[in-house]
Order: sequence, then C-alpha cells, then structure tokens
Amino acid sequence: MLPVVQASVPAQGSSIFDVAREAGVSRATAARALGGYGSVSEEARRRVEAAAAKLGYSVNSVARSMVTGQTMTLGALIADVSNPFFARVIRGFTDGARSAGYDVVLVNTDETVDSEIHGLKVLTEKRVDGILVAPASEEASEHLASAVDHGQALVQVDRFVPGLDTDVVVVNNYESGYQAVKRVIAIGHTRIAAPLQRTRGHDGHANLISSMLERHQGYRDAMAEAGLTVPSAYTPPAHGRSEVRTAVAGMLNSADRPTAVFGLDDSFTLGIIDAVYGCDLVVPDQVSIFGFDDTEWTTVVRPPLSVIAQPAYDLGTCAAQALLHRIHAPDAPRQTHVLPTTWIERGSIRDLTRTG
Amino acid sequence: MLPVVQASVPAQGSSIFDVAREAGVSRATAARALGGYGSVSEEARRRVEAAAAKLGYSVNSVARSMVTGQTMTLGALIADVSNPFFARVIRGFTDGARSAGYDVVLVNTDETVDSEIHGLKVLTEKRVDGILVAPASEEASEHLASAVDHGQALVQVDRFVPGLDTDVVVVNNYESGYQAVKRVIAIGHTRIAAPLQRTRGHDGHANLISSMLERHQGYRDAMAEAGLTVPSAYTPPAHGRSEVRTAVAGMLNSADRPTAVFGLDDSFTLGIIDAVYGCDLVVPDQVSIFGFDDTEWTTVVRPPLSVIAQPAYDLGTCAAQALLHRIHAPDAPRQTHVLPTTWIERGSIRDLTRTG
DNA sequence: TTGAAAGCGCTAACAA
DNA sequence: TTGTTAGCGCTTTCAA
Repeated sequence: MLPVVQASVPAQGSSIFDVAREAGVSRATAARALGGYGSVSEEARRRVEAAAAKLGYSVNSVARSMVTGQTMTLGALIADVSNPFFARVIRGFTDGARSAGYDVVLVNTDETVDSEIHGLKVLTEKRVDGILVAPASEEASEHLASAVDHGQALVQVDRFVPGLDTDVVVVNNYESGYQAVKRVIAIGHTRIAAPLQRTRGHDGHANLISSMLERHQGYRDAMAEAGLTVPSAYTPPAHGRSEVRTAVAGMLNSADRPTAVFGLDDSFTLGIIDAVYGCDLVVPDQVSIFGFDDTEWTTVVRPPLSVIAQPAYDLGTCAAQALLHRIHAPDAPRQTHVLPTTWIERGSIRDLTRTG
Repeated sequence: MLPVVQASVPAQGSSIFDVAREAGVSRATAARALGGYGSVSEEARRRVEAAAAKLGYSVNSVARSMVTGQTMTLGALIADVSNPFFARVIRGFTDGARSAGYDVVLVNTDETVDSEIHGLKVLTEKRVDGILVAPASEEASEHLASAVDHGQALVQVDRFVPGLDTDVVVVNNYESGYQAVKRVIAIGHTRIAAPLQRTRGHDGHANLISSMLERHQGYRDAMAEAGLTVPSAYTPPAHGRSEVRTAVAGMLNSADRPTAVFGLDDSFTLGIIDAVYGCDLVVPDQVSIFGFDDTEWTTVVRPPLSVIAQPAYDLGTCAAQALLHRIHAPDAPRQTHVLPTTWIERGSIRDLTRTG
C-alpha cells in the first residue's frame, strides 16, 4: 500500500481528472456532471458533485475557452471610468453582460488613439467575445475597421466612426443640442456660448468625437436658424474642466458677454460653473447655464441645473444586448439604436421675455 | 500542383502553425520569435514577423494562459462602479495593473454578499491572477477566507474583514472621522449628527462595512471625549441618498435640530444637502455640513463643502501594486497600507465661537 | 539556433 | 449512460 498524502486544501487547485478519480468515474462523465451537458446518471452526478465539493474543485474556464472558442468575456474600450457618464455606461454594460453570463474587462483610453489601439490588441489577444468601444477619434480608426473585418463583434457607444460597419448605440445628440438651444433662444437669449470639445490628437491634430460635434452642430444650427451669429469667441476649443473654466472666464469678462452658456458634457458644465463663480456672476440673473447629462450633483447646485439628461446606464445595457445579439448572429444587419434624451428644466436659465 | 485558396483576411484568425508554415520554420521557432523568448536567428525572426504581419496573426492568450498558468488578468469585486469613489479606485487599479501588463475584469456586487460570492466564483474560474475586493460584509466572509486558503492573491481595499489574512489598502477612517468631528466641536458645535450606513444584509441582518463603522466610531469617540451625548435620533440608519434625505429631514424638523451634520460618504452628503434644501435652511448659518470624500461637485455647491478628502485613485494604484507584489511573492508578509486623508476646509461649517 | 513532442484542462465526437 | 480519444493553440523541455 502506498503512503497517502493528505492535504485538506489542495495546493494547486484540482482538475477534473482528480474529481473523476475521487468519484470513480471517467473524466468525461465528471465533466458532463460538472458542466451540466450530455447525460449523466443520478448516481454518477451525486458522486461527482460530492467529489468536487470535497476537493474544492473549480472549473478552469481558460481550458474551457480553449476548446469552446468562447471566453464568455466582453471588453470595454472607453475614455475613462472615473468620468461619471462612462461609469454609468459601464455599469449598464456589465449588468447586461452579467445577466447573460458574461464578464467584462475594462480598458481606459483617455480619448487617445494609441491607447485604443493597444487596448484593442490586448482584448483581441484575450479573445473576448465582443467589444464595446467609444471611439477616441472619428478619423484614426483603421484598427477598428480591421477588427470588424476580422469578424470581431463590436458595438460603438456614445459616438461612432462614420462608415464603420458596426452596431451603434447613441442618443440623438444633434437633435438634443438643437432643441435645447432653440428653447433657450425662444425665451429671449441671443448671445449663447458653447465651448467646443478638443482632445489631443494622435499626430497633433484634434480628435473629433461625433457626439460632441453633433451637439455643437445642433447648437450652431439653432442659432443660425434664428438668424443669430455666433462669434468665434463663443466656441473656444477646450479640453476638460479647467481649460473650460479659463476659456469661459475670458468671455464672461469681455464686453460681449454671453447671456447663456451651454455645457456639452458634465466636465464642461463644471468648468462653466467654476468660471461663473470666479467672475462673481449670479445664475440665472446675470448668466444662464445649461448642460448635457444629468449627473448627481445637478440638483445640489443653486439654482439647480437645467439639463439634457441622457440614459447613460441604458446606453450600456443596450450595447450589451446589441453585442450579445451580434455574437449569436454575426451576419444579422447592423443596427443603430438611438435612445431618447430628456430635457429637464430646473432653474438655471433666465427667461428674458419676462421683465423683472 | 494543388489549387491555392487565397484569402486576404483569414476567416478564423490564423494560429502560430500558419505563421510557422508561411515563414517556413517550425512552430517552436515561430513561437519563440513571436513571444520574444528563447533564441532565434535574425533571419528567422524577420521571416516570422513578416509572415505574422501578412496573416494578421494575433497571439491567442487563452492558449498561452493555459500553459503558463497566468492570465495576466486581475479581478475587481466592488460595490458599484457608478459610485464616483469606486470609479476612481478602479481607475487607479486598472492603471496600476495595465502598467505591469495586466488587465482587469470588473464585477459589481452592490454590497451584496451573494453577488460577491458569485463574482468571486467566476473570477476564480477565470483564473485571474489576483483579486481586489471591497468586502460587502465584515461577517459573511467565509468565501474570501476560503479563496485565501486556496492561495488566491487578494487585496482588500477601502474596508476589510478583521482576521482575513490579506494585504489591505485603506485610509485611516477612524482617525479622519475623529479629527474632523473634533474640529467641528472646537468651533462650538455640540449637536452634531451623522446618519449611519446600513445596507441590506445577506439573511436580513445588516452588512457591516468597516470603513463606515470606523468613521462613525471616530465621530462618537470625539463626541464622547468632549462630554457630548449623541441622541440616537442623530444616527439614523439609512441606505443611499434618498433614505438619508428622509432621515435627515426628520431631524432637521425636530425640536432638537442638530447644528451640524456629517456625511459619511458621497451619497450620504448628497442626501444631507437634499434634506437641508428641502427644509429651506441656510448653510452654514442655520446648519453646517461636512462630508467624507472630495468629489467633483463639492466646489460647485454654495457654500463649497468642507470635506475629508481621500485619495481614491491612489487607493487603487496601491492595491494594484500590493496585489502584483503578492502574486510574485506569495509568502511575503501581509501588509496593511494606510493612506492619508486631507481635511479641506471650505465654507460649509459655521464657527459658533464667533458671534455675528 | 532549431525541431519534435509532450502536455496544460477541458469539451466533444464517437463507440461501446 | 459511460468511456476513449482527439484535439483547442500555445510554451517548454529535450535532442539534434
């Protein structure tokens, strides 16, 4: 009789082979019992389960992925999780993925094409079953096109690269911007500013992000339609809260001060508020503010902020669904999902048609 | 001569075998050239690289993981990415991981033990090399202990389970709460309230979260030390912004209204502000507010909020470092890293020692 | 420097 | 219902 080495806790987690031996069945039977496929007798199942429990067996899903060709993992290529908008998108995405048995690996790109390229490469090598991407640039996107050509399931969210043949989940940025500005014009504003997103580009030229561009185009069209001209000082390019603050402070101190400022996203709106406070201006009496995206703090500033709210969480769940659908039906026609935004009137815009 | 089928884009991504054949070398040589290990002649390397480029080869890292036993992936088990605090922790964590070549898969638990158990199981099955966890409960934690016993590299962040033998990365919650409250007492406040975190538990009893408990204990000790009693109405249990709002509104409308309210985290502070506005009270004249964690909006409320700032991003990078260190030295002594908080005085606390 | 071959842990096709 | 066997694509001995 050979000496038996006892270890209550296996040093190197046990494999299905150990479980099979412990249960006195073949590897295949053990695998069937554990994996819940094929047919297994009650007796065998009990024995296998007992053995698995005893050994603390945990299925090795990398081995499983190896043979099934599926990792049950999705990737997410976004600018920055610590941006509240993306955080909510990711939450929706992971929830949608999880409810179908998928997990998600997260990659931040900081709106940088190089990071996006690298992240895409890593996710591809990890053989994720699908990828959510908020493209860093409308222009530098060959890597994305190449992934699609290779059959990678991809869904673009928040923004999209024109001509890239993937599913897309966005809100109606153009229309939302247009309607909001139209509303503000309708209550008497003629001098409306809207700093423009400008992120550092790949080779020095700016990254164009469709969602931002569309919001801004909506703004410009609403202005033009009302016969209002937009001085270039009203649309300074900026990147991030502090640059916006500086840019807006400049225009608020100028002779041609705007009566309203439109924040194209959460960080822009924060920068605008910073500038307004810095100039000791009263909202909405001296200057009106409205923004895109309804984050938690919008009800806690005084006056509470009027915004175009977008369903960030739903963007994420919808993207997960689209991706899962694409994975299961690679050749189904591509779809673009446009989710509705909601105009939330609070108190940060002055009605100039009323005197007093 | 056999007919040659040309495909500019391989349908099923090519394997190292295809690359080897294309380059006219063995699989091993191709693998060495591509993987950058072993020794390969210049000639062979060039041919392999050319072949790989031509075929659009992408290494299959699940196969690689299969043999190396490493997935180069970390897991993160946190309450909720859309909570700004965790979003920043995760950003730090992914940055730290990424700089060492690791990616991270994200699992939200909503402070729920069941989700945590399930998430841990999935991450284990995926064979992640290490796991960051913000434990949902101080009590129900056998699953974590079991993972540690099985040799899983684990780091606890923000809070920890007493007695669980892992690395820990936290801020000094007790001291931070204690000092802040002491400061507020020093400027004349005697009636200070602090709603207490209470999350739905596993079997109905509350989940205790060490970070929250410690902050609260710091508060109570500071009060006791000053000889101040804390009526139980000042520490209502609540969960999330709206419950806090309700609870605080109740005490603000009572005869024994507190002169200051301490928000134990971001969502609590928001709930407190909601309540204060709802009761039409002026900050800090009628009621003072201070909170834990310095999120973006704290400078945009009026008056700007005095807070205990914690280095959420650094918590994440530190956790990544600790985890990577643990992975490479499984038997090194466990460490607890206590990161410093910063008291940021802004304007939301009234000095009651000054009249006027 | 290179190649042949074994094997990581699992699933799946096929036989029994 | 069960067992046998052949891989999945890679890394890694071990020889040559």
